[in-house]
Amino acid sequence: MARQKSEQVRQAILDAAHTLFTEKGYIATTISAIARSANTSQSNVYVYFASKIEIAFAVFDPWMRAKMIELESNVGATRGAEAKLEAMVTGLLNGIAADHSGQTLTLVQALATAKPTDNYSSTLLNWTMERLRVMIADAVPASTADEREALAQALMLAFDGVALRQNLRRGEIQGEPSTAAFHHLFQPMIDRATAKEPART
Amino acid sequence: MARQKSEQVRQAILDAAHTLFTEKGYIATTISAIARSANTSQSNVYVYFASKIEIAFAVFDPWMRAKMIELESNVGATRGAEAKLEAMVTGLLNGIAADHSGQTLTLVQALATAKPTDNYSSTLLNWTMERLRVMIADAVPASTADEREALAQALMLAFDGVALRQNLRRGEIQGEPSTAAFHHLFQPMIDRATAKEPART
DNA sequence: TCGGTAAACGAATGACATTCGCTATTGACA
DNA sequence: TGTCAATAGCGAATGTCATTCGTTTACCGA
Repeated sequence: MARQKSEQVRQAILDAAHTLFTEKGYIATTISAIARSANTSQSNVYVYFASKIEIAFAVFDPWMRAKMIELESNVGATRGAEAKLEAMVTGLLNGIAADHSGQTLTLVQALATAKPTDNYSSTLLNWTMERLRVMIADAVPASTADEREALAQALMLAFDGVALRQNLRRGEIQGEPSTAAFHHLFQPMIDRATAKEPART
Repeated sequence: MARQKSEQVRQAILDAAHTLFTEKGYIATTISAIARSANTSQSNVYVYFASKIEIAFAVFDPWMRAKMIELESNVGATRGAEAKLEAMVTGLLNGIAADHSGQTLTLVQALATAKPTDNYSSTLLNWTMERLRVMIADAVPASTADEREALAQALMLAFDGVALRQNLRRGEIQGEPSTAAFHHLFQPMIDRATAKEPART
């Protein structure tokens, strides 16, 4: 047939983008800089990716999945419903959403600047929500599906909120995100569960 | 001294910006379009505002304050701790954050694209948080200052999260933001309060 | 070895926010 | 009432991007 796309070039572009997004954020990173850092030309980047935003998602997706899997593993290793939930909330909001590597800043900037025509699939969002539901179910098996859904949604909203605030880094106001408040979210569920069957671990 | 800035021109710029931001969002609105719509020149806009983002804040600030004052009045007119809190959460998340006039989209886009050098004062954020604290205190006088602070912070995070999601208008997933979950946040506080003194209104 | 496809590239293009150099107004003061 | 200096207002740059175009190779199957 013809010449084939090189997996190496693709990876070089992703690596360069990852580094630059981390250093300067999505908006301040130029295609030109990505190309230079990946040792290729600006225009060749478009052979591998349709747009700048597509690169952002290609970088963010695996990062986010890895973080979530790590979190799930931590939560799984924690004992006790309350401790599990606390680990989940803290890990999600203080760990992932507020991470200092700049990945969530990239996500927020990409989402905020996305044109309506950039349609990005909600696959990652759905996947993340499912991980949260599973974690909640693991921590409190007695919870209802509705409860898990509502809590997962609330957490995702807070996730986005924390990520957005990252960009203001005004230092003021923002110490740790108020995960404390979110622990209250789970309290009724925990109370109800432990009332039925005493804590086992 | 010299020639003075005209309040009319300033207002014309703000009005034009307000309309255009509402129609197309912050990013898709150009200074050139604002100037044209305000019947002045592109460069003259910079006599009145230092940057595009400054215009965005000048438009958003009064809009947000008006919405919050309206909300506070609604909450004040509601009777009963639980009903007050529900009115507050629903009004804030479903009403203001998810509004269809595009103002919060403007805020999110402006914040996400703000350069670190654009320093925007956190006056509005502080003011909004204070309104929330006051509303919570009004609804549940027995609450502690720490509780009110944590809940206000959680609500502001959710506010930003909802505002950010607006831009994805994927229709899917997002029906109403899951305010239901947030009502749980307040339950322990309400229970504690009503245990001490029976509901009065 | 040959031919065609598509990767790769350098040079446009087209949008923008923001700045520059100049002109025209105007408000305080003589 | 006239003068003049500060500055509103303007049209034309500037500079920075993402994205596209026209060519030129390099590769793969035959």
